Amino acid sequence: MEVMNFYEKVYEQVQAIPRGKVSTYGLIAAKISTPRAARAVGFALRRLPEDSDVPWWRVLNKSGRISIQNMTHPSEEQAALLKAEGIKILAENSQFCVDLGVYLAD
DNA sequence: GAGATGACGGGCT
DNA sequence: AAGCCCGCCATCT
Repeated sequence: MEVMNFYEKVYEQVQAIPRGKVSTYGLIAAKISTPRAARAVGFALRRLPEDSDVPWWRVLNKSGRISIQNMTHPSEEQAALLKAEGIKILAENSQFCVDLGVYLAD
């Protein structure tokens, strides 16, 4: 097997999240054998090119909330994308939130 | 090569 | 129990 760099591993795992489900930065990190690299996972996703086919919107933080504060991809956009997949978006004191107990992928 | 950064998370208060 | 603090890791400057 060809050696994959960190970004590639992250992207591969995110691609594996089925439609209508979500995952977390920490879980993605754990799946690529670097359980403490959750922060780096976020960095990798931030560096995603616009035209990428990686479903970045399915990745949330450990609390099921949207961590993004990006200008090009505001949290409203991410919430809309999740909603479009049938995921119920809860409003937790003016913050978008997803019930991980229901939507978290394995 | 050293110091800074960030779409995180766990532990302690 | 909601937040603050600090350690982690790959990258960036």
